[in-house]
Amino acid sequence: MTTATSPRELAHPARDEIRLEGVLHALSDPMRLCVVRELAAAGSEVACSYIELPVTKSTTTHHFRVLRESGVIRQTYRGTAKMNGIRRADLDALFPGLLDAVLSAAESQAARLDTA
Amino acid sequence: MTTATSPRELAHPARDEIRLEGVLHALSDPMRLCVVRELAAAGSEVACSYIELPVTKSTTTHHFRVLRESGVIRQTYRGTAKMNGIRRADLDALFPGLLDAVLSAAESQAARLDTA
DNA sequence: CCGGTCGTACGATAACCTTCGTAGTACGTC
DNA sequence: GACGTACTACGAAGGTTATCGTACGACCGG
Repeated sequence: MTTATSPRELAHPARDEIRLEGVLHALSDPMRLCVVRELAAAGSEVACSYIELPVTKSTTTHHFRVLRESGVIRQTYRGTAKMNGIRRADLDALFPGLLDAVLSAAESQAARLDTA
Repeated sequence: MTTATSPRELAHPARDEIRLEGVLHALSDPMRLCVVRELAAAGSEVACSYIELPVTKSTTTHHFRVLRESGVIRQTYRGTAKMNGIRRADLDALFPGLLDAVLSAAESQAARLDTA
């Protein structure tokens, strides 16, 4: 018996509700940019715990929520895990080239800072 | 006679000091995104007062400073005016395609929201 | 049913960000 | 030199954000 409300469905913005400013803000945090890079590298959907961040679990939950509510990722429950995937189709349709530009920029900057 | 310190030169980050997160954060504010769009549309350098924002002058100064310190724009004094221009060469070299993707995304979103 | 794992909710805190108003500095013009 | 314009500096209020700790709910395996 659950406590009457068990919201097993997560709220996502529709495609036409996604705002450029919100996406840019979501990606402007180092933690979240790291998450998006790993999700893009993984290609398919991965669990929250798959991505290790140097923060506590509650903070991780917070960042995933910001990414979901800004429309960058889609989250679905699968058993005890929560799977995360980039909304590439929506983002590419709304902002062509933006996600790829950010991802390659992040990669080249990471390489630049590593070998510095 | 100035009061001993007259910083007529403004501090700008060097090209290799520009961080992707900082640029994304600078562009994630509606006011600043508006400024960048107008600067890009103008092409050449324009004065601060050329761009009208629905905020006071001190707030405008603040936003221009954020844009400058993140490396998005370059500011130079010219007499009583301060000229502003996008650092397109630096941004394109560091993050190829990013600025254009953001600008076209902002334009298409503005069109989408206008005709809604 | 019990335990373990995964993730959430809530409260708290400290830092940050946006905005403003006021006062002040630099520059060109008269 | 005096005045007006353009922008800045500083301080403050208000809201938002990032982070944590603790306690809790959902699910799977024995």
